Amino acid sequence: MTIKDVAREAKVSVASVSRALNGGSGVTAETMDRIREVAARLRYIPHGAARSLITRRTHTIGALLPDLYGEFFSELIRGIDLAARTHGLQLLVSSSHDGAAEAATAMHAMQGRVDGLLVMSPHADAAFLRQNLPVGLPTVLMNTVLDRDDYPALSVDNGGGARLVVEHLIDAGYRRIAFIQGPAKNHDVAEREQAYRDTLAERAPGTAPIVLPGDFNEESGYRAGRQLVAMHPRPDAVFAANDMMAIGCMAAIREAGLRIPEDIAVAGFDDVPMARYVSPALTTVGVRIAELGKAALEQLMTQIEGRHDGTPHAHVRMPADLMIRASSTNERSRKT
Amino acid sequence: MTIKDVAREAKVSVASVSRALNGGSGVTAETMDRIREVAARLRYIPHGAARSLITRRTHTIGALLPDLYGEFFSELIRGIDLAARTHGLQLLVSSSHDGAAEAATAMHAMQGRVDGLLVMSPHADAAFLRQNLPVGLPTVLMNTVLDRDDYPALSVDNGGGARLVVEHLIDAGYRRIAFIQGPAKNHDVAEREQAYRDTLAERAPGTAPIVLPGDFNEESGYRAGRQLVAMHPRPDAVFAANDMMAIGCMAAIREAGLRIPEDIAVAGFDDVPMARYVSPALTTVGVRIAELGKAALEQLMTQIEGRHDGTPHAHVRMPADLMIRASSTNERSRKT
DNA sequence: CTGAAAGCGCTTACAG
DNA sequence: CTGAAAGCGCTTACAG
Repeated sequence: MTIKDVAREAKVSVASVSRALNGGSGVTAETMDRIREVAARLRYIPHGAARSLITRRTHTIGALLPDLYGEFFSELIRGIDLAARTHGLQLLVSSSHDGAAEAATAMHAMQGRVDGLLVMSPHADAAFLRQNLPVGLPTVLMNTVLDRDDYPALSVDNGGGARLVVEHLIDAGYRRIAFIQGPAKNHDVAEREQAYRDTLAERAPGTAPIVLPGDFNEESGYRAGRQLVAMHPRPDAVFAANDMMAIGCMAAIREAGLRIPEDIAVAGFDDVPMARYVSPALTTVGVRIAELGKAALEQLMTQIEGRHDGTPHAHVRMPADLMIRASSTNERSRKT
Repeated sequence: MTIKDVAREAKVSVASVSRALNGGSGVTAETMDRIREVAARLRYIPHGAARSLITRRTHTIGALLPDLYGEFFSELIRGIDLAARTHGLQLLVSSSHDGAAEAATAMHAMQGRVDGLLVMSPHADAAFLRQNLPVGLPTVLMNTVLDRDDYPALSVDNGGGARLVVEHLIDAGYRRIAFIQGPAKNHDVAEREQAYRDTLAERAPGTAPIVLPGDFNEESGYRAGRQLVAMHPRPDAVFAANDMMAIGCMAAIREAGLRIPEDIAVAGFDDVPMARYVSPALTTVGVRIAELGKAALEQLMTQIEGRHDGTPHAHVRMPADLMIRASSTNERSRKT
C-alpha cells in the first residue's frame, strides 16, 4: 500500500497524491477530496523513512540516557516528552550504554532517524563526542562533564544543592556530618562531594570530612548506615549523594535503635516522590528534573530550527532547591 | 557525508562500499580495509532512513503508551528496553494520547519507522485498531480490553490479584471492606472492581460492597479516606485500585486518629517501590510489570520474525502476587 | 571480485 | 492545476 496505489486508484499522478495529502496547495478541491477519499478507503499511511529521506526531517529527536529506569529518568523522560509533544516530535530513546563502544553504536544508530540528539552519558567527553556524534546533527548535552564546548549543555546545579544541604545541617547545629558517595566515576556525585568538602571547610573549619562509599542503590546506603552508627565518635548527621541511599541509611540507623533526627540527621539528593513518604520525611534537594529535560529540548529546538546565533554555548545550571523536612529538623535543635 | 563520498575517496563503487561495510562478503580483504579506513577517516555513518527504505527493516520497535511517567510505566519501559537490547532494537516511544485522534496520529507516525508495535491504549478497541494500525505491521496489545482477536495480547491478571487481596482481608477477619476505584473508563480498574465484588459475594455473603471514587492519584485516595473514616458503620478495611491511592488513604486514616491495621486495614495494587517504605508497609499486589514488557516484546519478535504459526493468538495473563505487609496484618488478628 | 543499474516510497522543482 | 522526472542514500540482483 504505497502512494502509487493511491494514485492509480484515484487516477492521478503520485505528485498530485502527495500534494493533496500535504496541505493541498496546487490541487483543486475536487481532486483533493477524491484523493483523500481514496487514501482513507485504502488506509494509506505514508512511509516515514521514505518521507524523511527526501524532506531531511524526521520529526523525531533521540535521547541517549544511561538508563530509563527509576524516578530520575522517569521524570527526565517526562519533561522531554511533554516538551517534544508541543513541537509534534516523536522520541527515540536509547539506554544502558555500559561501555564506550555501546554508546558509540547508539549514537550511530541515530543517524538519519532523528532531527537532533539529547545526550546524557558518562562517556560524553569532548573527544568521544567529536569522534562519534554524527556530524552536523544538532546535539544538547545533559549533566555533562564538559564545562563549555561546541555543544550547548544543561546540568543540575549539584554544587549549589549540596552546599545548601551542608549549610542547613550546620545551621541546625550538626557538626560531624558524613557524606555517602555514589558510583565512582559519576560526575554529579563528584560535584556534590566537592561542595560538601568545600562548604564544610568554609562553614565549620576544623571538622574533618567523613566519606563513605556508595553506589546510589538503597543497599549501599544501608551498609553505609551500619558503618556510621558504629563509628567513634559517631557522626551526628549524614548527607547521602542521593535519596535512595539516604532511605537505606535511615533503615540502618533505626535498626541500631537511634532516632532521626535527634541522634543522627539524614539528608539526600533528588527529591524523589518517596522522600515525602518515608518517616520521618527526608530532607533533600529538589532538582527539577522534568524542567531540565524540557529546557534541554527547547535548547535543541533552537539549534534544529537554526535559531542559534553562533555564539559559544553557555553551560546552563538548573537551580536546585533545598527541601527541609523532618529528617533534619530536630525539635530540640542544638543551636538557638 | 554519504556513501558516495566514501566511494569517491576510496576509488571504488558505492556497491563495494556497501559490501565492505556490511560484513564484507564479496570484497577482497585489501579493498575492505581501504574502504573501512576511508569510512572511519571521513566519519561516515550510514543514513538510517535510506537503509530502512531498501532493507524494509528499521531495527526499531514502537511503544504506544498512555503515559511515560511514574513507577508503572518506568518499570514497563525498563522491561521492554532490556528485552529490546538483547535483540539489538531501538525504542520509539509515544505517550499521552488523550483522545482517539491523537492515538491514531501516533500510530500513523510509526509507519515506516518501526518493525513492530507494542500498544497499550484505552482507545485500543477492535474497530479502532483495525482502522488505524498500519496494515501488516506486527502488533502486540498490552492490558487491552480485547479478550482475543487478530492480535496477541498480554495483561496483568487484575482479577486474580484483586481476588487474592480480598480473600486475604477476609481471612484476616475483616468484613466491611471498601474499594477505591480508579479512572472511570480504565479497564484494569474495572477488572479489579469486578473481582472485588465477586470475591466479596462468594467469601463473605451478605456483606455489601462499599465503593468510593478515585482517579489513581494520591489525592483521590486521601479524599476517599476522609469519606471512609466518617462512615457509619465504618469500614474496617480498604482496598485501593492502586498503591498511590492506598498511600493517600493511609494519610487520611492517620489524620483521623485511627490506627492501621488495627482500626482499618489498607491494601493497594501495583507494588510500587514506595509500598515497602511507607509506614506501616503496604499490603499490595505485585504485578511483574517489567516481565509483562519483556514478554510482550518477545511475543512481538516471534511475529516480526514470522515465527508465529497462524493459530489464533491467546490472551496471556501475567500472574499477580499478593504481597502481605504490615498494613493488613493485625497482630491481634480477629480471626485465628 | 567489482561496478552499473534498478528500485525502496516519497517530494518538489520544472514544464505544459 | 497536473504530470513526468529527478533525486534523497542506500542495497542487491545482474553482468562482466
